[in-house]
Amino acid sequence: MEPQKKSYHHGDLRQSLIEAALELLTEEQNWLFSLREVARRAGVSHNAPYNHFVDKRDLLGAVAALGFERLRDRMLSAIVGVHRADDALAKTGVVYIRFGVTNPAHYRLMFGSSLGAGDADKPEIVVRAANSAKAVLLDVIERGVARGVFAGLASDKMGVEGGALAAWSIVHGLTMLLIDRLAQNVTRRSIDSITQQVTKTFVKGLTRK
Amino acid sequence: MEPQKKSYHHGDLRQSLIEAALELLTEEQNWLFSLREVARRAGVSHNAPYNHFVDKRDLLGAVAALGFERLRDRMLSAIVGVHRADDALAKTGVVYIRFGVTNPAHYRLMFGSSLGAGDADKPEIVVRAANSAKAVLLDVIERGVARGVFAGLASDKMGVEGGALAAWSIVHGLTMLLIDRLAQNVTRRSIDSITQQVTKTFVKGLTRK
DNA sequence: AAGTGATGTTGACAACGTCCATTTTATATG
DNA sequence: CATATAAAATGGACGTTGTCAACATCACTT
Repeated sequence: MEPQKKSYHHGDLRQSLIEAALELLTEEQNWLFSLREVARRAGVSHNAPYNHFVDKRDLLGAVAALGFERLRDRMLSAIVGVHRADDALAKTGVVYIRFGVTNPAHYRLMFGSSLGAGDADKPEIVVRAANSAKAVLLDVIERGVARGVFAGLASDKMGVEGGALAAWSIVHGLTMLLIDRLAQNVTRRSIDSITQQVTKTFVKGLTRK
Repeated sequence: MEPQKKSYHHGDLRQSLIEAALELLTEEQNWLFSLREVARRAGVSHNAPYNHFVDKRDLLGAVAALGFERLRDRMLSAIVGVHRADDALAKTGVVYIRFGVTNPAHYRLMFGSSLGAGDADKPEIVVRAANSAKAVLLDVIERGVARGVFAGLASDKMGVEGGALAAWSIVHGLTMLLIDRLAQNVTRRSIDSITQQVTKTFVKGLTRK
C-alpha cells in the first residue's frame, strides 16, 4: 500500500518495471516488447513481474495511468493564473497536443483500446487516472459556461458535456493525425502554429453564437 | 499481376486470407490473432500465407487497404447529386463517422500506426488506398473554396489543406472517442445525433468568416 | 530465535512468427 | 501428348513469447 517499499529484495520493483516499460515504449514506439524484456531491463527474472502485475496488460495499464497523471499536471500548470475561460481552454488544448506529439506511443497507449474498450473493460487504475485528467477540461468549460463566455453552449450539464466532447474531439483528432503522420503535407508548418490555429479557431467558434 | 487467379491449388488464397483476417479482426476487435489462425480459417497450412504476403504485417496492410476502398466508396455515394459543398462536407463527415463506429477495429487498423508511422513506413498499398480516400475530402473542400462557400478558408492550396486538416481532425477525433468509448457519458444521446451536431457545427464555423 | 508470507527464481508448456527443405500441381514448352 | 518449370502449398524446425507451478530466499512479526 505504501508508495515506497525500499527494503525488499529488489528495492521497488513495481516502480522499476513501470519505468523500464515506459523506456521500451518510448524507444520502440509500440508496446509489442516482451514482458520478459522488461524484466531483463529491471534486472530480474522473467517471472518476477508477476508478483506485481497480474499480466502484461496490467503493467501497461500502470504505464498508461502514469501518462494520464503527467498530462493532467501539465494541463493544470498551463492554466494557473489564467482567468479567462477561453484563454484557459486554448492553453489546455495546446499543452494537450504537445504532450501527445512529444510522447506519441505513450499517448496511443493511453487513448487507444489495447487495454480494453470502454471504462468497464479497462483496468480501474487507468479509468481513475483518465477521469482526473478529463476533469481539468470539464472544469474549464464549466467555468466558461457559468460566466457566459461560451455563447455557443447551453448552460446546463448537457451543454458542458457537449462542449467538452467537441473540444476533446478536435484536439484528440488533431493529435492523432499529427502522431500517426496522417497530416504529412501540412506538417511542414510548425506543429505549434497548426495547433494554435486550430485551437484558436475552435475556441472562437465556441465563444460566438 | 492479374486481379484474378482462380485456377491454382486453392482458388484465390490471397483473397481468402484477407477475408479470414477481416473476419477475425471483426470478431476479436483487435489484430492480435495469429497468422496461423488465419491460415486455419482459410483451410491451409500455417505456412501457405507466406506465398502471398511477406509477413503478418503485410496481410494486415491488405486488410487496411480494403477498408480505405470501402470508406472511399461510401463517401462517394453519399455525395452524388449533392451540389452544395457545405452539404457534401457534412454528409461525408456523417458517413465517415458511421463507417468508423460500425467497424471500430478495422478503422483503428487503418488509421493507427501499427502498420508503420508515416507514409514512408507503411506498406505502399495502404498509402495509395488512403490517399484515394483522402482525395474525396480534398475535392469537396476544394470545390467549396472555389465557389466561396467556405469563407473561413483562404482560397489557395494552403487554405484547402488547412481546412481539410481541421475537418479531418474533428471527424477523426470524434470517431476515435466514440470507438474507444472515451465519450461514454455523452454516448447516451444517439451517435447519429451527436455526429450530425458536431459536423453541422463545424461546417457552420467554416462557412462563416 | 522461529516462522510466515511476500518476493524472486527455475523449469516447463503450448503457441507464436518465420525460415528451410520438400512435395505437389497448373501451365507453358518441346 | 509428355515433360519441364516455377508457383503454390506442406511439414518440420528454431528461437521467443506469455503464463503456470514448484521451489528458494529474505524481511519482518511474534
